[in-house]
Amino acid sequence: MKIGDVAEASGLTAKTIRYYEDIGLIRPLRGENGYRDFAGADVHKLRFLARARSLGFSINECRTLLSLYEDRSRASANVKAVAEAHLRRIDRKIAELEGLRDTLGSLVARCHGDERPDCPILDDLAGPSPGDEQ
Amino acid sequence: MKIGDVAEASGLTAKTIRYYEDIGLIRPLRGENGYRDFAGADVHKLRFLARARSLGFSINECRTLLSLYEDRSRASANVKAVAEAHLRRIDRKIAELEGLRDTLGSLVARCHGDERPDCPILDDLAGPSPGDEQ
DNA sequence: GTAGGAATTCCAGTGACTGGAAGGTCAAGG
DNA sequence: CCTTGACCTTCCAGTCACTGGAATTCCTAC
Repeated sequence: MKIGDVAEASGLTAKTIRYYEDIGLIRPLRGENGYRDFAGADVHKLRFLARARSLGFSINECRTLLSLYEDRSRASANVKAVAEAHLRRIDRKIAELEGLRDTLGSLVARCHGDERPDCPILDDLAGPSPGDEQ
Repeated sequence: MKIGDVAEASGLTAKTIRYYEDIGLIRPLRGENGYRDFAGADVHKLRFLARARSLGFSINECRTLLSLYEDRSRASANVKAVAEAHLRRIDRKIAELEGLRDTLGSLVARCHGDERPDCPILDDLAGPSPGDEQ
């Protein structure tokens, strides 16, 4: 199977697949002509990677997950630990973004948004006015 | 004022401040010895930038916001438009992360996480089993 | 033989810094 | 006067996960 077909089958681009080979996530064979020749297992791995990436796992986490996947005797606890760490990261990121949304939302709400220069958003960014005490 | 003091005063690192000069966000003067010599206005700008960055605005948005801030006759509508675009981006990102959290959360919940190899998380990543129809 | 499409490699760029090396400047202490 | 140490300078490389593009080769069809 050539890289174009594999791209089609996995939902990744040919560029990305070459990159994954570069960093050692896959090791496709090579044909006489130098073209990569992907086996079914390679395609399966790439689909695995595509799914894991779409869930937000980093490349290194993907590497770990792949090796756990290929270790028939792994403990599910190891997998769960990776997923839970990622889940906590997602939760922290959501909390952070919600904080930003609240702050920014209230500034936007207070900005009349017309042709006048007066603007609470810029006032906030600029910090306390030079004349303000404390 | 030297870069170390400005770093202290703005909450940015010296590295970051040099970088901001590199990309043209600030233009501090130079002393005889080649050291940067920051004026009060530079410090004010850097605090503005630190605040805007902490609200998640990109460097380019910060550039726009700074120029609006320095344009005494700007319309607040322009500022509001930048902030609203950012707010929408934050909302989209939150929605995306919530989707990930839901998917990943349910996988984690279904994984018993013990010493056995059976794992719904890896099963999901691996996609439909080869034997499954449809 | 020629056109095209698809494959190959390699280099550079993205965003916003961060780390580190190699060297210059300055104030205090011996 | 010399050293020490803290601070400053520049420049280059690395981060993460690709993405774009150039130059070249390969295969297939007409």
